[in-house]
Amino acid sequence: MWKTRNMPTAPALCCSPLTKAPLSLPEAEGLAHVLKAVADPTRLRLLSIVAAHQGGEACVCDLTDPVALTQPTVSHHLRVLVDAGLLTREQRGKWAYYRLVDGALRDLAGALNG
Amino acid sequence: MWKTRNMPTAPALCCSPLTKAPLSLPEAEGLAHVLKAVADPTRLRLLSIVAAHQGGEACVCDLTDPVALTQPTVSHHLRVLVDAGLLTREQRGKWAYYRLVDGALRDLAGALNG
DNA sequence: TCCTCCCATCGACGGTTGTCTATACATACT
DNA sequence: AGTATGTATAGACAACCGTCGATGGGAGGA
Repeated sequence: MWKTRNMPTAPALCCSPLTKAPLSLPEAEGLAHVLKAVADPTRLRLLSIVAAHQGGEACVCDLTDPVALTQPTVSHHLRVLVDAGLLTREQRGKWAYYRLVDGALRDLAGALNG
Repeated sequence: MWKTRNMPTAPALCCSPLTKAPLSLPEAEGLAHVLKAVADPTRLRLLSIVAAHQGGEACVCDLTDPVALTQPTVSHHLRVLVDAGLLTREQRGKWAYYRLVDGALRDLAGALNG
């Protein structure tokens, strides 16, 4: 499971055919929560920048410039992504390094196309 | 704003590795637009209900009861899904039949996990 | 110790969204 | 023509969201 500081609120995401049987309300809410995190242009760009960045990780200072937003705004978006279980945060010295959670995007995609 | 019905505003969705190279702003906006349509519990349930319904299609009157919302609200959500290119709408007599766009969810999933 | 740098949180603001009621439109049936 | 039924649209409202500036807090370096 995920073992970052705060337990991500992301649900299991598993085993939802979506196209085979109607989703229950809790299932739909859980899936929508993760999708909401990704359904924003800035957060999509942050995900791709972090993934493509050297070493597969990036600190906030690496991200503010590419997305042309203020540091608090970037921090806010990163927090949303961490809460959704898509990113992990690791503090090293003064810097906070963000990294893609392995398989998270694959699981999300799998929940969509069944 | 966004165009009228039957003219999906959904972009190509194609060829975005997402994890390999940073997304451009227009790419991210296009993808986010489709994801926003799916990032809602009610719309997720509507998608799954339509897909699982007999014949792969359903009219509005089939949908209001399962999601426990008023008819205008359901109509609104269906319009969002049609605009995103995920559903098609076909009028037959008094009824409007909604159906999943073939491959739309698969393409969306593909845009996520690269 | 003091200062600088990196980052998170707070409070506020305008814009968007999900839902409702009321209404208009269109198609069938009598 | 008139009526009933299935949908879409309009308008309104509360809640949420993305963004900012200001502030606080921790980690290093002089």
